[in-house]
Amino acid sequence: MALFQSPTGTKDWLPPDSERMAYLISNFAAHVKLANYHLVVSPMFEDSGVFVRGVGNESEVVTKEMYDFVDKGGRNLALRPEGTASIVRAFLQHNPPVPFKAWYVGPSFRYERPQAGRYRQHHQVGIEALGSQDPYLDFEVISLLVDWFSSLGLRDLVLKLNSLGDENCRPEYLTELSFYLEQHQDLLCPEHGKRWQSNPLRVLDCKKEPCVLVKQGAPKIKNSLCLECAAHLDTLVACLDEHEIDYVLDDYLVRGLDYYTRTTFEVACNSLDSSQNAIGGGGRYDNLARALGGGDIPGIGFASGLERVLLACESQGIMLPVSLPPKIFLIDITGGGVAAHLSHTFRSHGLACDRSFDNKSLKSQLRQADRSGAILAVIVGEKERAKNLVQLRWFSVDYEKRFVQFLTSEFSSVLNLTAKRDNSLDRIDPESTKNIITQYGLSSMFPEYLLGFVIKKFLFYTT
RNA sequence: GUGGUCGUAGCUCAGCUGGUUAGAGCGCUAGGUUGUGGCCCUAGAGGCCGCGGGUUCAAAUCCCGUCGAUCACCCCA
Repeated sequence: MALFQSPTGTKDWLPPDSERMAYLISNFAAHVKLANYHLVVSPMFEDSGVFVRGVGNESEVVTKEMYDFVDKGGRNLALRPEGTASIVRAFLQHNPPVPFKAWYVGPSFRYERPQAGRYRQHHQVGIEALGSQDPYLDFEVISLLVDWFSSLGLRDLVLKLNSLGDENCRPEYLTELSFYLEQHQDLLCPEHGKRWQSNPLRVLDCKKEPCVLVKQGAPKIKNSLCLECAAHLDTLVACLDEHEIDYVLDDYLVRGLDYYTRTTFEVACNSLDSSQNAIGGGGRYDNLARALGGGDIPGIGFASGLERVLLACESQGIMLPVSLPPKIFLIDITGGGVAAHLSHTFRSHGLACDRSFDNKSLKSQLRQADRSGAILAVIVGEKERAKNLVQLRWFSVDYEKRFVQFLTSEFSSVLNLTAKRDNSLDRIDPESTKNIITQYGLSSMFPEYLLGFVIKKFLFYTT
């Protein structure tokens, strides 16, 4: 047992999982770039006020889950519990032209008990679009999320959609809801029986039997929406219909961040058995900028938890690509200097290769080469070094055959190209090189100065 | 913050109701005639049995605490 281990709720990402995560990130970046979103990197900690005023001092995320601390200068800071508030803070600080379309990736921190798909440090990708109230922007954001998931191959997803209204209609609804809850407070679950007043909407999110029964008769927000909010939702829904993006209208989709107005949405993955099956979620936050001291800057965005997306892919047998090992492994039994030289040269030509260290035995190095997944070992011993040759050893008969075929059929064109492209190789004349290769056997001994070029060309042809 | 389950080698796990120097498979390292991988054979390294306390002649084993993991609640990605 190591003296130290990663703190509760955090984990180390090692290959191959780390590579799957890297793949998800670059895949996501390419995806949102199609819609002209650009990367914003904001600090992982902010003035606590950014979250208290932004996310909401009533929300659980702020009241009991925030990693806050006082720094050496007496500042009240907090590790970011989510990404949106930071992006809006950055927007207000720099005042870029609108619409401002940003994507981000990075860790978020919440002090809570870890379980399947929930960590104290987790990683999100997300986008935020600021400066427009257009419902077609809602469509763009939601479709980007849904389409990204389907492009990964995920199935069994449910898009839940709701509108929470705005400052015109929500207060009325809340009054109505509170009135209803007050009448039924004795029937609520023990927790909400006393706490429903602080945030009546939260009761709608409760999954306990008593609350579920009560909320069935509760007034629904969709019946209270003002004309503008109703029209906004109608346009969005019609656009989703038109593009055959399936959704479920969910009157109880409230979400725990206080800044949401109008559109809220969430994508749940049914193949995840755990109760943490939301792999992405977001909504519109037309009042957030004002809460952070800015003007009336509307916005909408989503975040998606990478750990959960990876779990979802795993549960559906989706194999995300990991980077392959180099195809070439250098074996040097003269001490290691030749491998240093050859690997340096190979890499300068863009050829990936690996080698062993510590002057291991030939057998040991070959074993390492084979296990590494390489298809070719380039071997140099004293005999080879004396003649400036290397020995090629293919790990499969198939590759060896193809290489011989390649040399015989492509031989003259390879050498012509060599002479044109690289002046340092102009001493190669086709006839004498052919003699050398014939002399040593096509696929075993090989002149060192031809190696990089020919191998590169061969690998290009075979892949 | 509340509750259930579980902590033995890098990994997956044996170790019965307490009883000698704690085991297996996989992985790792090195050998199997002087320079050739994969299969096979041999050997080796690697464990304060999570940590601390208690019961006992004796604890990996029983009891308590603690830390960690895991699952659920709450909430969220």
